[in-house]
Amino acid sequence: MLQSHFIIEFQKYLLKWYKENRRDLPWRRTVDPYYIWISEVMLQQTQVDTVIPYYEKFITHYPTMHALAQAPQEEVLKHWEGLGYYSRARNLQAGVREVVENYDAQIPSDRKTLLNVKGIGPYTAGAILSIAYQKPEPAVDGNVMRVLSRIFQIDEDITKAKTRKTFEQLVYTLIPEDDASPFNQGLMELGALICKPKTPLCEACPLSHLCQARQAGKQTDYPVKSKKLKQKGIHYVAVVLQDDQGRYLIQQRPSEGLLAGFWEFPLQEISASTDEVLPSAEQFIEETFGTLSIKWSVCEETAQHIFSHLKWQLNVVQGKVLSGQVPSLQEKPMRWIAETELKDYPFPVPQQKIMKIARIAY
DNA sequence: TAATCGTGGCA
DNA sequence: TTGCCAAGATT
Repeated sequence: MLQSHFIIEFQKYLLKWYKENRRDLPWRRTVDPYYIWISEVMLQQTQVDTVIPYYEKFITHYPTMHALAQAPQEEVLKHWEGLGYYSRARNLQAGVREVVENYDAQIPSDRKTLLNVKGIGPYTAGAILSIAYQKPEPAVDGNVMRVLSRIFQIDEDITKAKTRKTFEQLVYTLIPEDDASPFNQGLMELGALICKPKTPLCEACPLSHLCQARQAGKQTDYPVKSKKLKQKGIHYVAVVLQDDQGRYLIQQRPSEGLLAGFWEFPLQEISASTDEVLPSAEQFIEETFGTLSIKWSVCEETAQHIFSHLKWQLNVVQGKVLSGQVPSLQEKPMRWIAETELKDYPFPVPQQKIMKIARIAY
Protein backbone atom coordinates (compact mmCIF):
# COMPACT_ATOMS: atom_id res chain seq x y z
CA MET A 1 0.00 0.00 0.00
CA LEU A 2 1.29 3.42 -0.91
CA GLN A 3 1.85 5.99 1.79
CA SER A 4 0.20 9.36 1.37
CA HIS A 5 3.45 11.31 1.49
CA PHE A 6 4.76 9.24 -1.42
CA ILE A 7 1.62 9.99 -3.40
CA ILE A 8 1.87 13.71 -2.67
CA GLU A 9 5.51 13.69 -3.71
CA PHE A 10 4.73 11.83 -6.93
CA GLN A 11 1.96 14.27 -7.85
CA LYS A 12 3.99 17.35 -6.99
CA TYR A 13 7.03 16.48 -9.12
CA LEU A 14 5.04 15.17 -12.06
CA LEU A 15 2.71 18.18 -12.20
CA LYS A 16 5.57 20.65 -11.88
CA TRP A 17 7.51 18.94 -14.66
CA TYR A 18 4.47 18.82 -16.95
CA LYS A 19 3.66 22.46 -16.40
CA GLU A 20 7.18 23.45 -17.44
CA ASN A 21 7.72 20.95 -20.26
CA ARG A 22 4.38 20.29 -21.95
CA ARG A 23 4.41 20.60 -25.73
CA ASP A 24 2.05 23.06 -27.30
CA LEU A 25 -0.13 20.68 -29.34
CA PRO A 26 -3.28 21.67 -31.24
CA TRP A 27 -5.61 19.56 -29.08
CA ARG A 28 -4.12 21.06 -25.93
CA ARG A 29 -5.66 24.41 -26.82
CA THR A 30 -9.18 23.15 -26.15
CA VAL A 31 -11.17 21.10 -23.67
CA ASP A 32 -14.08 20.56 -26.04
CA PRO A 33 -14.87 16.86 -25.57
CA TYR A 34 -15.54 16.40 -29.31
CA TYR A 35 -12.09 17.69 -30.27
CA ILE A 36 -10.44 15.72 -27.45
CA TRP A 37 -12.25 12.63 -28.73
CA ILE A 38 -11.00 13.12 -32.29
CA SER A 39 -7.43 13.69 -31.16
CA GLU A 40 -7.42 10.66 -28.87
CA VAL A 41 -8.71 8.37 -31.60
CA MET A 42 -6.15 9.65 -34.10
CA LEU A 43 -3.38 9.22 -31.53
CA GLN A 44 -4.15 5.55 -30.99
CA GLN A 45 -0.97 3.68 -31.98
CA THR A 46 0.10 6.74 -33.97
CA GLN A 47 2.84 9.28 -33.33
CA VAL A 48 2.07 12.90 -32.50
CA ASP A 49 3.91 14.37 -35.49
CA THR A 50 1.94 12.15 -37.85
CA VAL A 51 -1.39 13.13 -36.31
CA ILE A 52 -1.06 16.92 -36.24
CA PRO A 53 -1.83 17.68 -39.93
CA TYR A 54 -4.65 15.12 -40.03
CA TYR A 55 -6.20 16.60 -36.89
CA GLU A 56 -6.07 20.14 -38.24
CA LYS A 57 -7.62 19.13 -41.54
CA PHE A 58 -10.27 16.97 -39.88
CA ILE A 59 -11.63 19.56 -37.45
CA THR A 60 -11.67 22.13 -40.22
CA HIS A 61 -13.82 19.85 -42.32
CA TYR A 62 -15.94 18.53 -39.46
CA PRO A 63 -16.04 21.33 -36.87
CA THR A 64 -19.14 19.92 -35.17
CA MET A 65 -20.48 16.49 -34.38
CA HIS A 66 -23.42 17.18 -36.67
CA ALA A 67 -21.07 17.87 -39.57
CA LEU A 68 -19.29 14.56 -39.05
CA ALA A 69 -22.53 12.66 -38.47
CA GLN A 70 -23.97 13.86 -41.75
CA ALA A 71 -20.87 13.28 -43.91
CA PRO A 72 -20.66 10.37 -46.37
CA GLN A 73 -18.48 7.59 -45.01
CA GLU A 74 -16.28 7.52 -48.09
CA GLU A 75 -15.51 11.21 -47.65
CA VAL A 76 -14.48 10.60 -44.04
CA LEU A 77 -12.23 7.75 -45.17
CA LYS A 78 -10.66 10.09 -47.71
CA HIS A 79 -9.71 12.48 -44.90
CA TRP A 80 -8.24 9.54 -42.96
CA GLU A 81 -6.28 8.28 -45.98
CA GLY A 82 -2.69 7.45 -45.03
CA LEU A 83 -3.29 7.55 -41.28
CA GLY A 84 -3.93 3.81 -40.94
CA TYR A 85 -6.22 1.69 -38.78
CA TYR A 86 -9.22 2.79 -40.80
CA SER A 87 -11.83 1.19 -38.57
CA ARG A 88 -11.02 4.09 -36.26
CA ALA A 89 -12.55 6.47 -38.79
CA ARG A 90 -15.67 4.38 -39.32
CA ASN A 91 -16.10 3.78 -35.60
CA LEU A 92 -15.56 7.46 -34.78
CA GLN A 93 -18.29 8.49 -37.18
CA ALA A 94 -20.60 5.73 -35.91
CA GLY A 95 -19.91 6.84 -32.34
CA VAL A 96 -20.61 10.47 -33.13
CA ARG A 97 -23.89 9.47 -34.75
CA GLU A 98 -24.82 7.56 -31.58
CA VAL A 99 -24.08 10.58 -29.41
CA VAL A 100 -26.03 12.94 -31.67
CA GLU A 101 -29.05 10.66 -31.78
CA ASN A 102 -29.10 9.15 -28.30
CA TYR A 103 -27.61 11.88 -26.11
CA ASP A 104 -28.71 15.07 -27.86
CA ALA A 105 -25.15 15.63 -29.10
CA GLN A 106 -23.81 15.77 -25.53
CA ILE A 107 -20.84 13.46 -25.04
CA PRO A 108 -21.48 11.38 -21.89
CA SER A 109 -19.44 12.25 -18.82
CA ASP A 110 -19.50 8.93 -17.02
CA ARG A 111 -17.24 6.00 -17.83
CA LYS A 112 -19.94 3.36 -18.14
CA THR A 113 -21.95 5.25 -20.76
CA LEU A 114 -18.86 6.36 -22.64
CA LEU A 115 -17.62 2.78 -22.96
CA ASN A 116 -20.79 1.89 -24.83
CA VAL A 117 -20.02 4.40 -27.57
CA LYS A 118 -18.49 2.90 -30.70
CA GLY A 119 -14.73 3.27 -30.88
CA ILE A 120 -14.34 4.41 -27.27
CA GLY A 121 -12.43 1.91 -25.15
CA PRO A 122 -10.93 2.13 -21.65
CA TYR A 123 -8.11 4.48 -22.63
CA THR A 124 -10.12 6.91 -24.72
CA ALA A 125 -12.91 7.00 -22.15
CA GLY A 126 -10.40 7.91 -19.45
CA ALA A 127 -8.78 10.54 -21.64
CA ILE A 128 -12.10 12.25 -22.41
CA LEU A 129 -13.22 12.09 -18.77
CA SER A 130 -10.01 13.53 -17.37
CA ILE A 131 -9.03 16.02 -20.08
CA ALA A 132 -12.45 17.35 -21.11
CA TYR A 133 -14.39 16.86 -17.87
CA GLN A 134 -11.63 17.07 -15.22
CA LYS A 135 -12.66 13.75 -13.68
CA PRO A 136 -10.06 11.72 -11.72
CA GLU A 137 -10.21 8.71 -14.04
CA PRO A 138 -7.24 6.68 -15.32
CA ALA A 139 -6.21 6.90 -18.98
CA VAL A 140 -3.77 4.02 -19.30
CA ASP A 141 -1.89 3.82 -22.59
CA GLY A 142 1.48 2.38 -23.51
CA ASN A 143 3.31 5.40 -22.08
CA VAL A 144 1.60 5.12 -18.72
CA MET A 145 2.33 1.41 -18.47
CA ARG A 146 5.97 1.95 -19.35
CA VAL A 147 6.45 4.78 -16.83
CA LEU A 148 4.63 3.06 -13.99
CA SER A 149 6.10 -0.37 -14.65
CA ARG A 150 9.55 1.17 -14.19
CA ILE A 151 8.77 3.27 -11.16
CA PHE A 152 7.11 0.34 -9.35
CA GLN A 153 8.97 -2.55 -11.04
CA ILE A 154 5.75 -4.19 -12.18
CA ASP A 155 6.47 -7.53 -13.86
CA GLU A 156 3.13 -8.21 -15.51
CA ASP A 157 3.22 -8.67 -19.29
CA ILE A 158 1.73 -5.48 -20.74
CA THR A 159 0.72 -7.23 -23.95
CA LYS A 160 -1.91 -9.13 -21.95
CA ALA A 161 -5.30 -7.46 -21.92
CA LYS A 162 -5.96 -7.80 -18.22
CA THR A 163 -2.69 -6.14 -17.23
CA ARG A 164 -4.17 -2.74 -18.02
CA LYS A 165 -6.48 -3.13 -15.02
CA THR A 166 -3.52 -3.43 -12.68
CA PHE A 167 -2.28 -0.06 -13.90
CA GLU A 168 -5.73 1.50 -13.74
CA GLN A 169 -6.01 0.52 -10.08
CA LEU A 170 -2.59 2.04 -9.44
CA VAL A 171 -3.56 5.29 -11.19
CA TYR A 172 -6.73 5.50 -9.08
CA THR A 173 -4.50 5.62 -5.99
CA LEU A 174 -2.10 8.16 -7.50
CA ILE A 175 -4.32 10.59 -9.39
CA PRO A 176 -5.12 13.92 -7.71
CA GLU A 177 -8.78 14.85 -7.32
CA ASP A 178 -8.35 18.34 -8.77
CA ASP A 179 -5.59 17.93 -11.36
CA ALA A 180 -6.59 14.81 -13.25
CA SER A 181 -6.00 16.29 -16.69
CA PRO A 182 -2.41 17.50 -16.23
CA PHE A 183 -1.64 14.38 -14.19
CA ASN A 184 -2.73 11.96 -16.92
CA GLN A 185 -1.23 14.03 -19.69
CA GLY A 186 1.92 14.45 -17.63
CA LEU A 187 2.36 10.70 -17.32
CA MET A 188 2.00 10.31 -21.09
CA GLU A 189 4.24 13.27 -21.86
CA LEU A 190 6.89 11.90 -19.53
CA GLY A 191 6.72 8.58 -21.34
CA ALA A 192 7.00 10.27 -24.72
CA LEU A 193 9.83 12.70 -23.92
CA ILE A 194 11.83 11.22 -21.01
CA CYS A 195 10.88 7.68 -20.04
CA LYS A 196 11.40 6.42 -23.59
CA PRO A 197 11.35 2.73 -24.55
CA LYS A 198 14.98 2.24 -25.60
CA THR A 199 16.96 5.06 -24.05
CA PRO A 200 15.23 6.56 -21.02
CA LEU A 201 16.68 9.94 -20.04
CA CYS A 202 16.70 9.26 -16.33
CA GLU A 203 19.00 12.20 -15.57
CA ALA A 204 16.25 14.52 -16.76
CA CYS A 205 13.39 12.66 -15.08
CA PRO A 206 11.50 14.44 -12.31
CA LEU A 207 10.53 11.10 -10.77
CA SER A 208 13.89 9.33 -10.91
CA HIS A 209 14.30 9.59 -7.14
CA LEU A 210 11.07 7.59 -6.77
CA CYS A 211 11.85 5.03 -9.48
CA GLN A 212 12.57 1.48 -8.33
CA ALA A 213 13.90 0.30 -11.69
CA ARG A 214 16.26 3.26 -11.79
CA GLN A 215 17.57 2.44 -8.31
CA ALA A 216 18.14 -1.16 -9.40
CA GLY A 217 19.72 -0.10 -12.72
CA LYS A 218 17.09 -2.09 -14.62
CA GLN A 219 15.19 0.63 -16.48
CA THR A 220 15.32 -1.13 -19.84
CA ASP A 221 14.03 -4.40 -18.36
CA TYR A 222 10.65 -2.70 -18.13
CA PRO A 223 7.95 -2.92 -19.25
CA VAL A 224 7.78 -6.67 -19.60
CA LYS A 225 6.23 -7.70 -22.89
CA SER A 226 6.12 -10.95 -24.83
CA LYS A 227 7.44 -10.93 -28.38
CA LYS A 228 5.15 -10.96 -31.33
CA LEU A 229 5.46 -13.30 -34.30
CA LYS A 230 6.82 -12.35 -37.67
CA GLN A 231 4.53 -11.07 -40.41
CA LYS A 232 3.13 -13.61 -42.80
CA GLY A 233 4.16 -13.00 -46.42
CA ILE A 234 1.62 -12.90 -49.26
CA HIS A 235 2.36 -12.35 -52.96
CA TYR A 236 -0.01 -10.47 -55.26
CA VAL A 237 -0.22 -9.25 -58.80
CA ALA A 238 -1.79 -5.83 -59.18
CA VAL A 239 -3.69 -5.63 -62.46
CA VAL A 240 -3.60 -2.10 -63.85
CA LEU A 241 -6.01 -2.19 -66.77
CA GLN A 242 -6.96 0.64 -69.11
CA ASP A 243 -9.81 0.62 -71.60
CA ASP A 244 -9.72 2.18 -75.06
CA GLN A 245 -10.60 5.59 -73.55
CA GLY A 246 -7.66 5.46 -71.16
CA ARG A 247 -9.83 4.89 -68.11
CA TYR A 248 -8.58 2.68 -65.28
CA LEU A 249 -10.35 -0.27 -63.71
CA ILE A 250 -10.57 0.03 -59.92
CA GLN A 251 -12.27 -2.17 -57.39
CA GLN A 252 -13.63 -1.53 -53.90
CA ARG A 253 -12.53 -3.74 -51.02
CA PRO A 254 -15.11 -5.41 -48.77
CA SER A 255 -16.77 -3.35 -46.04
CA GLU A 256 -15.06 -5.33 -43.31
CA GLY A 257 -11.53 -6.50 -42.67
CA LEU A 258 -8.20 -5.19 -43.92
CA LEU A 259 -8.42 -1.76 -45.60
CA ALA A 260 -12.20 -2.00 -45.56
CA GLY A 261 -14.00 0.18 -48.08
CA PHE A 262 -10.85 1.39 -49.79
CA TRP A 263 -10.33 1.25 -53.55
CA GLU A 264 -7.55 -0.59 -55.35
CA PHE A 265 -6.28 -1.85 -58.64
CA PRO A 266 -7.51 -5.46 -58.58
CA LEU A 267 -5.18 -7.79 -56.70
CA GLN A 268 -4.70 -11.46 -57.54
CA GLU A 269 -2.96 -13.65 -55.00
CA ILE A 270 -0.15 -15.78 -56.43
CA SER A 271 2.39 -18.20 -55.03
CA ALA A 272 5.84 -16.74 -54.69
CA SER A 273 7.29 -17.26 -58.16
CA THR A 274 7.39 -14.49 -60.75
CA ASP A 275 6.58 -16.74 -63.72
CA GLU A 276 2.97 -16.77 -62.52
CA VAL A 277 2.59 -13.02 -62.72
CA LEU A 278 1.23 -12.57 -66.23
CA PRO A 279 -0.85 -15.78 -66.32
CA SER A 280 -2.54 -14.76 -63.05
CA ALA A 281 -3.38 -11.35 -64.47
CA GLU A 282 -4.81 -12.94 -67.59
CA GLN A 283 -6.81 -15.38 -65.53
CA PHE A 284 -8.29 -12.51 -63.52
CA ILE A 285 -9.39 -10.73 -66.70
CA GLU A 286 -10.79 -13.95 -68.14
CA GLU A 287 -12.89 -14.56 -65.01
CA THR A 288 -14.05 -10.96 -64.82
CA PHE A 289 -14.76 -10.07 -68.45
CA GLY A 290 -14.35 -13.23 -70.45
CA THR A 291 -12.06 -13.12 -73.46
CA LEU A 292 -10.56 -9.72 -74.25
CA SER A 293 -7.82 -8.61 -76.57
CA ILE A 294 -5.23 -6.94 -74.36
CA LYS A 295 -1.70 -5.66 -74.83
CA TRP A 296 0.19 -6.58 -71.65
CA SER A 297 3.39 -5.30 -70.12
CA VAL A 298 4.93 -6.61 -66.94
CA CYS A 299 6.62 -4.02 -64.72
CA GLU A 300 10.11 -4.95 -63.59
CA GLU A 301 9.87 -2.94 -60.40
CA THR A 302 8.07 -4.51 -57.44
CA ALA A 303 6.73 -3.10 -54.20
CA GLN A 304 6.56 -4.31 -50.66
CA HIS A 305 4.23 -3.25 -47.89
CA ILE A 306 4.45 -4.31 -44.27
CA PHE A 307 1.37 -4.36 -42.07
CA SER A 308 1.22 -5.22 -38.38
CA HIS A 309 0.71 -8.89 -39.13
CA LEU A 310 1.18 -9.23 -42.92
CA LYS A 311 3.84 -8.58 -45.51
CA TRP A 312 2.66 -7.97 -49.06
CA GLN A 313 4.93 -8.56 -52.04
CA LEU A 314 3.49 -6.75 -55.04
CA ASN A 315 4.12 -7.32 -58.74
CA VAL A 316 2.50 -5.00 -61.24
CA VAL A 317 1.10 -5.81 -64.66
CA GLN A 318 -0.29 -3.14 -66.99
CA GLY A 319 -2.78 -3.96 -69.71
CA LYS A 320 -4.46 -1.96 -72.47
CA VAL A 321 -7.69 -3.13 -73.97
CA LEU A 322 -7.30 -3.22 -77.76
CA SER A 323 -10.87 -3.96 -78.78
CA GLY A 324 -13.43 -1.18 -78.49
CA GLN A 325 -16.08 -2.80 -76.35
CA VAL A 326 -15.60 -3.69 -72.68
CA PRO A 327 -18.29 -5.95 -71.22
CA SER A 328 -20.46 -4.50 -68.45
CA LEU A 329 -19.45 -5.01 -64.84
CA GLN A 330 -22.82 -6.18 -63.60
CA GLU A 331 -22.97 -6.20 -59.79
CA LYS A 332 -19.24 -6.24 -59.12
CA PRO A 333 -17.87 -3.34 -57.00
CA MET A 334 -15.73 -2.11 -59.89
CA ARG A 335 -15.57 1.11 -61.85
CA TRP A 336 -13.84 2.55 -64.88
CA ILE A 337 -12.53 5.98 -63.96
CA ALA A 338 -10.40 8.62 -65.63
CA GLU A 339 -6.94 9.33 -64.29
CA THR A 340 -8.09 12.74 -63.07
CA GLU A 341 -10.74 11.07 -60.90
CA LEU A 342 -8.31 8.90 -58.95
CA LYS A 343 -7.76 11.67 -56.43
CA ASP A 344 -11.42 11.56 -55.43
CA TYR A 345 -11.21 7.99 -54.19
CA PRO A 346 -9.52 6.76 -51.01
CA PHE A 347 -6.52 4.56 -51.81
CA PRO A 348 -4.36 2.90 -49.16
CA VAL A 349 -0.58 3.29 -49.22
CA PRO A 350 0.22 -0.02 -50.95
CA GLN A 351 -1.96 1.08 -53.86
CA GLN A 352 -0.14 4.41 -54.00
CA LYS A 353 3.09 2.43 -54.34
CA ILE A 354 1.54 0.54 -57.25
CA MET A 355 0.58 3.82 -58.95
CA LYS A 356 4.14 5.01 -58.65
CA ILE A 357 5.44 1.87 -60.34
CA ALA A 358 2.82 2.14 -63.08
CA ARG A 359 3.68 5.84 -63.47
CA ILE A 360 0.19 7.03 -62.70
CA ALA A 361 -0.16 10.50 -61.23
CA TYR A 362 -2.05 10.70 -57.92
C1' DT B 1 -7.82 -14.46 -24.67
C1' DA B 2 -5.66 -13.80 -28.89
C1' DA B 3 -5.84 -12.21 -33.49
C1' DT B 4 -6.86 -8.44 -36.35
C1' DC B 5 -6.27 -3.89 -37.95
C1' DG B 6 -1.80 0.74 -41.04
C1' DT B 7 1.77 3.50 -41.38
C1' DG B 8 6.08 5.95 -40.57
C1' DG B 9 10.14 6.69 -37.64
C1' DC B 10 14.20 5.02 -35.81
C1' DA B 11 18.28 2.38 -33.66
C1' DT C 1 17.95 -4.47 -43.18
C1' DT C 2 15.14 -5.87 -39.60
C1' DG C 3 12.58 -5.45 -35.63
C1' DC C 4 10.58 -2.54 -32.41
C1' DC C 5 7.72 1.11 -31.36
C1' DA C 6 3.67 4.71 -31.28
C1' DA C 7 -2.03 8.72 -26.70
C1' DG C 8 -5.83 0.95 -28.54
C1' DA C 9 -10.47 -1.00 -29.94
C1' DT C 10 -12.95 -4.72 -31.73
C1' DT C 11 -14.34 -9.36 -32.28
